[in-house]
Amino acid sequence: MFYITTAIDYTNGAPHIGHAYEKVLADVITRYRRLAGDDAYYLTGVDQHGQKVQQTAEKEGVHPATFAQRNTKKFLKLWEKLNVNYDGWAETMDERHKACVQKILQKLHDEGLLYKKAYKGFYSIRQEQFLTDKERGEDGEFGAEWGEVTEIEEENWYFKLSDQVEWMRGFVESHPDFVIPNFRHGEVLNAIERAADNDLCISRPKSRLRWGIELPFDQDYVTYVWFDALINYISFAGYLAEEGSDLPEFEKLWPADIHVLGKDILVPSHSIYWPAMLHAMGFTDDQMPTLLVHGWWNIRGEKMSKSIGNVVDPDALADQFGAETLRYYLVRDIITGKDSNFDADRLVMLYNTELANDLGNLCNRALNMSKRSLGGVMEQSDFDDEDCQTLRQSLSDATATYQEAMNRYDTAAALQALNNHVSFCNGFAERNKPWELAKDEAQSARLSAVLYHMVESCAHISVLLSPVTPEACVKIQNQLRLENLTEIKLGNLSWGMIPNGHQIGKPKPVFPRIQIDSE
RNA sequence: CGCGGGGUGGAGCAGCCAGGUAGCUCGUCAGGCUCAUAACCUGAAGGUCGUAGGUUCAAAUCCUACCCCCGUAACCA
Repeated sequence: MFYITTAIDYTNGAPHIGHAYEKVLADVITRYRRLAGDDAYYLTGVDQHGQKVQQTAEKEGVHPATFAQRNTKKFLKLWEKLNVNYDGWAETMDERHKACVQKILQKLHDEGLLYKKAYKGFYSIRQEQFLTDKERGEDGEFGAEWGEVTEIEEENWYFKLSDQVEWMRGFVESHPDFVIPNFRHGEVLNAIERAADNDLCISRPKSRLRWGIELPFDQDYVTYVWFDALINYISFAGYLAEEGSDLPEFEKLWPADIHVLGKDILVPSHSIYWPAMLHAMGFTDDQMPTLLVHGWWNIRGEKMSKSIGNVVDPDALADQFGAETLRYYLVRDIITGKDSNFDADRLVMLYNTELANDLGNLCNRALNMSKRSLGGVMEQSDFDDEDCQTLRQSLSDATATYQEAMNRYDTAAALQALNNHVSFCNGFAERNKPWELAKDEAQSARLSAVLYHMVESCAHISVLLSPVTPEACVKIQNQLRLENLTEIKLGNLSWGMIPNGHQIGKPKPVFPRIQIDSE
């Protein structure tokens, strides 16, 4: 079973384009794995606890649960709109999750891996954290970004992270594929050294934070983010689940084939704390997940942020250009792992050229000519020549490149490979001029072959592209009257999907051009 | 400061890990075609691959130094 998760989104606001990217990327990967013949399970969800949710809820005069649920709905609505097809939905308020977290905490406590300690220091209320001298500015004072800073002393619970450091170092050094892409690897190794000194504070006193999961062995505290949010990856996979819960069977899912997450939460949380937690719980090296770390969508070279006011709303974009246009753009115009600039003009450009002009037009012209000159009856004619052979080679090359790229999550390269073949087909049409062949009775065998090659290519592309634009691909398959392609696996995709004598349907543009208003 | 990412024809990017004639998309210019969504095809112009050294028969790619841009406080993938 291919088990894939995303980071869970914090329910303190509305989703933005980065949230959408991560979920669409994971959705595309999931659909691809199924196409490749794997069973797949896709878990995503929301992180609902914590100080910010509590504060904002108080400000609005509602219960934190009410507030969190309200924002949760925004995410749910967006995933539905974008056709993000998850199998499991993780909400940290869920009682099953709470029970799992508490069992884990109790177990670690019983084994002596947690301890309580008093700490005196300067605390930033806004940041929910104690500050060290590193946070002091050049003048020795804490900057305005920390808000109100007060010196307090309080007791908290700690996880013996330092016990795990040696194992961590060995694990990461011996597992270069733990983090994808590999250029992040050194960053993780550095971070381990930096993390070596301090244990991990995992609690907050209820006097400061009530909105969380209570420590089972100390009712005065709730657990803080790490032992709550991160655990969703296993709690919702059925780890330590009660009899009769409708969660999956943990043994079938774990370890996660990939956790999809943004570069900002790689260190320390996902690459240090999470494996350390798992190892402390008794998970072995073989039971560690792999991290797929994606980059950010910037806006004109600047980081997207609410204060600059350049936040891109995926909901509005989907309404304006269509959900599948947005899906295509999000996995096409960024190299998985790197940053990219979000640009609505490029979104329109890529859609218009690659989907409308190239693929859409290819389908349309191929079907139209077949309808017009062959009555829509596709024949596997005896005619063959070098150009036809080259087309078949082009398709098989494109398919191989596509698979190789998708297997390493490089969606941009995979889509480029498909587009290469589409361009080849358009050139093939220009060279063979089926519209002229149709005028000459003596060329009928060649005409059938030329059109068959073009239409068969459309059929293959409709399968290969389906993880990205599933609905449009079904439309193509419907026009081809090849509804069985919807269920096909990659292993069964071979030349000749169109049976001899097959009657195709009526062509209709699947990717209508987006008209840009000239200003 | 430290840490991380990046500097490749007008724009946006790939190539760098495993050195061997500089590649893709858009844009521009010139042709062609008319089956098709004013779509398609062909050709051309345009780059000292941030700078300076080094290693090598050979460097965008490896090494060293330096310059520049972005992130590294909040919202936040």
